[in-house]
Amino acid sequence: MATPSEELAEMDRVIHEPARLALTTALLSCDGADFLFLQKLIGLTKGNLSSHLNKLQTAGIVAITKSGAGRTARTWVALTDEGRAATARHWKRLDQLKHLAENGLPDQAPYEE
Amino acid sequence: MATPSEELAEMDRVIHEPARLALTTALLSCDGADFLFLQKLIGLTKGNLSSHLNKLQTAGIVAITKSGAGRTARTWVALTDEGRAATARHWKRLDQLKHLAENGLPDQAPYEE
DNA sequence: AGCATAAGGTTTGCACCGCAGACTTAAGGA
DNA sequence: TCCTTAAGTCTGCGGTGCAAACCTTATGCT
Repeated sequence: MATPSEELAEMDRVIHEPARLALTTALLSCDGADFLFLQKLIGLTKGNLSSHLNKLQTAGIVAITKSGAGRTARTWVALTDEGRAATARHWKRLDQLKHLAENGLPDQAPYEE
Repeated sequence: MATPSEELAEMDRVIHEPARLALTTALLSCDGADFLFLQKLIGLTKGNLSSHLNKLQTAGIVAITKSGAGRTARTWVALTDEGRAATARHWKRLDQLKHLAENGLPDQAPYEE
């Protein structure tokens, strides 16, 4: 049985951060989304969203495609295959952690050597 | 239907942080636990655990009881009623967010005014 | 008794992070 | 041409997590 510490060690903080968890989770249900769509959906400022997307892109979780420029610019965001897998994995870990609580700990407190 | 942004706004970051999520979730399944027990369980340094517990205590999520001193010191940690409720609430929000992805978004990308 | 040792926690210092808001770029209308 | 406005990017700052140094006090040893 995995201990919480093992779950923790494997927890992807890039994905776990609330805004990014919402982003990746939202993208899980579609092929991709527009910058503005995501902004309205998640409720972030443009600056914030941009920085979160950069972080996700750097981590290889999303792919970003730009078209147009100036007033016609459009930024399209989609999960990479890796990102889709990582997001699913993250939810799986969260579920496992939750089940630990539901099913009780293997060796209850207080701690004995 | 709640949008991800509403879920986000309500997401308790004190609880969401991985180490503290593991702590509160572990405590959910028992009446309380020993400092050392939690340390081994979650795999944190003493300093870190102490600081996380302080944050949780300040937020009214856990109650901390100390007995002994020096070498015989023991620190007992338990969720407060509020903390138990808050942790349960947090898991509920995470579930709601996850279901958004499973069931698809209400208005899929791209965004139109 | 006196001193060394070690267990149990706390505090500190630092590097990183998320956020809001200022700034930049460039298309289109008058 | 000049002004407006959409679409992103960049910057500064307050807050956060982490490891490691530090403090406090019981117990073992002589």
